[in-house]
Amino acid sequence: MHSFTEENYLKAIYHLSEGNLMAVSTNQIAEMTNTKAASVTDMLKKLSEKKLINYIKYQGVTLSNSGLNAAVNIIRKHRLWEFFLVEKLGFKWDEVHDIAEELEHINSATLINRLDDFLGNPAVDPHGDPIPDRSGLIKHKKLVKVSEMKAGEQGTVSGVSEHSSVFLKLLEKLGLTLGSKIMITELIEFDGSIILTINQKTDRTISREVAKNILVML
Amino acid sequence: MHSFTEENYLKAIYHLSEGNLMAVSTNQIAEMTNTKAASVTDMLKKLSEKKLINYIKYQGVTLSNSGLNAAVNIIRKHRLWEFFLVEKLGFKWDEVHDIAEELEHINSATLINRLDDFLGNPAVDPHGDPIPDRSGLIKHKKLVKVSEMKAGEQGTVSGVSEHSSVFLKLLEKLGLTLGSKIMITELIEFDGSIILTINQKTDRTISREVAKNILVML
DNA sequence: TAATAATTTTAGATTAGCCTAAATAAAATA
DNA sequence: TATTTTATTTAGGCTAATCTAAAATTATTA
Repeated sequence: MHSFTEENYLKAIYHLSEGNLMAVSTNQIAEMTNTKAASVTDMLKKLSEKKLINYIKYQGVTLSNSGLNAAVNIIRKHRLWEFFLVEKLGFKWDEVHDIAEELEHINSATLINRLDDFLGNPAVDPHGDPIPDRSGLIKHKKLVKVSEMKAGEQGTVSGVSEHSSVFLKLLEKLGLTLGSKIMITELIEFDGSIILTINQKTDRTISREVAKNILVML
Repeated sequence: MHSFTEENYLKAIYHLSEGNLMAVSTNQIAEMTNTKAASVTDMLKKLSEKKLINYIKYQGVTLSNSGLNAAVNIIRKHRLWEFFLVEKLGFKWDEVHDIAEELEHINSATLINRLDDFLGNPAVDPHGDPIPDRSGLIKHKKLVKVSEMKAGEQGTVSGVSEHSSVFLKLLEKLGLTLGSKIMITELIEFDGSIILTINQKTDRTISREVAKNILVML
């Protein structure tokens, strides 16, 4: 198997290339893994030799098939553990990330598949992110940023693109959790902030910055 | 916190000194941790500097208070995870050791205390070993080896002192699991093997070697 | 108790993952 | 396009945990 550290690099590359599909740069990886560019170069050489990535000097990096496979598997584990922590152990959605970051490296296919069954094969984790199934398949839902919605539009909060505790706690305070039905009441031209109605009851104003990180199913 | 490796050394010292209360030797630790004596010496110096052990060159080693504390905590985690794997995920008692060996190093007091509550604060793990409570207290039951019982004596199988999969699978096959009521039917003088009656139904013969590793509550 | 055997420690190397500083390549801009 | 800036890589080192081989200590036994 791959080392703890190798797994973290693969995960970082996966997250950075999601959406873009572009090659990921050394500096991006360094930032995400809290290391220096020189250390990243070292590791890229190693991952490249193991055929987990496609790496050309100075040209950035993409995951190979086996690298992608490994990355998705780690993400599957991370999200299943997060689900477990919230649903079974009563953690809040802003408390689980760091613990799942450790649990995701536990190495046993049997364990994770049994956990999956025990949890009822959930489709999404507590932040609305899809959980890859045991074959590595991810069911991406088409989600829209609140910041891209028009006045009058409605939708259901189904995900977030920022996972920090500060942000999640804010949403909690605003009453914006997964499943909340929202309607765009007004778009403030001045600073791009948005007034929305939650569950046809409460009115709240959120900044454009916050709106960008809330994902909605229309 | 302590490194993964430091934790494994502390655990090894704990297990080796349990019962004996004697100082543990470098070679014993090397054997238990699958390393060489020279590596152990290096680590003992390190643990000693951290005041986790009492170490005098050539004289063996004992755990200090803080070392004992750390060791018991790891054992608490190991046993709670084993309980989880068997009771919630349907693993068999001979399958859980290696996975728990990884899970025991996950670092979160909140996690382990919530897991404890989720599991109903179990007193013993799937092998009958006592689970330390959150303050580190261990309720040792007075258990007797089957090899020390006399003909006619009865008891309940309550633990094992050998945790290998081979051994546990054998017990399974013999119908000797935790909670089985046994009675010593006959002691065979020739080789020390023992004939016993399980749950007042089945008669089985076990070798002295097996009998030594089954623990019974009288 | 002196010699031998066994155990433990020291000395010196190795590997993974990280670092800083310097060199090189690519991108941006004048 | 030449120059400057930025990004990336190389070179050389560091630390934790391991190893082998040799030296030192303790234990055993003749």
